[in-house]
Amino acid sequence: MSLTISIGIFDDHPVLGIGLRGMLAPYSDFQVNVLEQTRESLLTALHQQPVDVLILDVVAPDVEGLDLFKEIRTVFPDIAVMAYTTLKSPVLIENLMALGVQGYVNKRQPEAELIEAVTTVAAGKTWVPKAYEYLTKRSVYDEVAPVELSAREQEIVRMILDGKLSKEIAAELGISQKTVDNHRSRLFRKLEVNNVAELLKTVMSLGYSFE
Amino acid sequence: MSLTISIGIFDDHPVLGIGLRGMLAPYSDFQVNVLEQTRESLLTALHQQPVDVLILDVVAPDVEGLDLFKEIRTVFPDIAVMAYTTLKSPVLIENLMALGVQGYVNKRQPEAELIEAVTTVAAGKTWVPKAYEYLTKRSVYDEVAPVELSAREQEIVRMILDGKLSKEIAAELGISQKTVDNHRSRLFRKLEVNNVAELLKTVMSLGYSFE
DNA sequence: GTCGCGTTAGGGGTAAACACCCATTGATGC
DNA sequence: GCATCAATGGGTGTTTACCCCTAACGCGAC
Repeated sequence: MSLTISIGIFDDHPVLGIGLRGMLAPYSDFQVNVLEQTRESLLTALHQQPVDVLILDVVAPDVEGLDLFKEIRTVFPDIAVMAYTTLKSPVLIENLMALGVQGYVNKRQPEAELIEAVTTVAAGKTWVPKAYEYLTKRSVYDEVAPVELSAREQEIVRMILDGKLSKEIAAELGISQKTVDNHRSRLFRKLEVNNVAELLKTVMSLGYSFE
Repeated sequence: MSLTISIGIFDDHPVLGIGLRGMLAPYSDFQVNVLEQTRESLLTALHQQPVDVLILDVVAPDVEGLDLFKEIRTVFPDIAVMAYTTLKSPVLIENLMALGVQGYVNKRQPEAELIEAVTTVAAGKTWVPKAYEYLTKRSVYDEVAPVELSAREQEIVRMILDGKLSKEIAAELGISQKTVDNHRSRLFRKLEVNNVAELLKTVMSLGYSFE
């Protein structure tokens, strides 16, 4: 393909956008047309200026989990999306794959890998680091349903990870402590964790951000 | 000062280094001479090529807490160090200040702020965002001793945050579970937290990284 | 309509976390 | 030589987390 490939970049860290543009600049095939830091501005920009490949930081302060990715998948089904994040949990990558992301690159990887990934994705193919390829091989009979959290569950998870006691959460939400405890148990079972520390790791790997 | 200012950059994400260099490039006063991704290579590079200002990501996989910063403070007392991180906890900034960092900038801030900060720090002054200036004002009679964790405590914190039970930690370290429980309690008191979730947030704000 | 599911709430249990007390050893420092 | 402190381990509690079960209600899907 000899046409210029239009690139969009979403990352809440400005320096990342500059770095990415700097990495892509030497390649005349690429043209960075969209570079946004918030969900709102990204969606607006994409409506005005279509792109072929979107490099997306799946974790940002104003985004719940992988919601932004799902939204883009729905609204702009033709954009190839590349997840670009500092996280590297297999569960996250598995979820991204199950949801239909075209590529995954870790921010810690060297420049060359990013270029290779963007090129591959722009050509209509899928790109994952060799180490994670096995995650794409499991299919059909193995059908991993991506884990989804309901609104209430998301709310409670955030409060748990905020260090709040079941008692406090119950008071804040105006429901019984027993209900909170039940949500808690169901969350633990659903996410296959046994304590708050594991919960945090798993939830982060589902694309939620915390500070 | 009309001389060229020599800049060093430490960040475990290559794209960050490129972004930073791109940000600083338009300013002829600055010259990026050192750009490293690991503790070892950074120390080696600094020995060969001195810099005036070091832009330091205080959180990296091969660094425990603020140890790298402390080391540089000791080995290269003349280098002005600017903390550049995605974290923004007051406790972290307080600790950095108490340890003698010259500047703090959050990665989410726009380009202009970084330039201003580097310029200020290079001129021998201290730079903190206005919102955090109050942290530098408290002194003398308020004497905040930076929280330090002993080697054993660091080890146990990591295992707790890894989701391990006291029982498991005891077995792994070959000590009594009671000892682990005591360490645990002392850690909680020392860091003024009440549960694992708060522990994680506080420990991260002390510059420890987790995945 | 009825099926599924999210949300609510209870009973009743065990295991773990967490708090506050104590004492002993060994290394390090003034 | 004495004070300090990290690391060890014990006693003895209370509180919270977490598990498994049942069940009711409302709501949207088919």
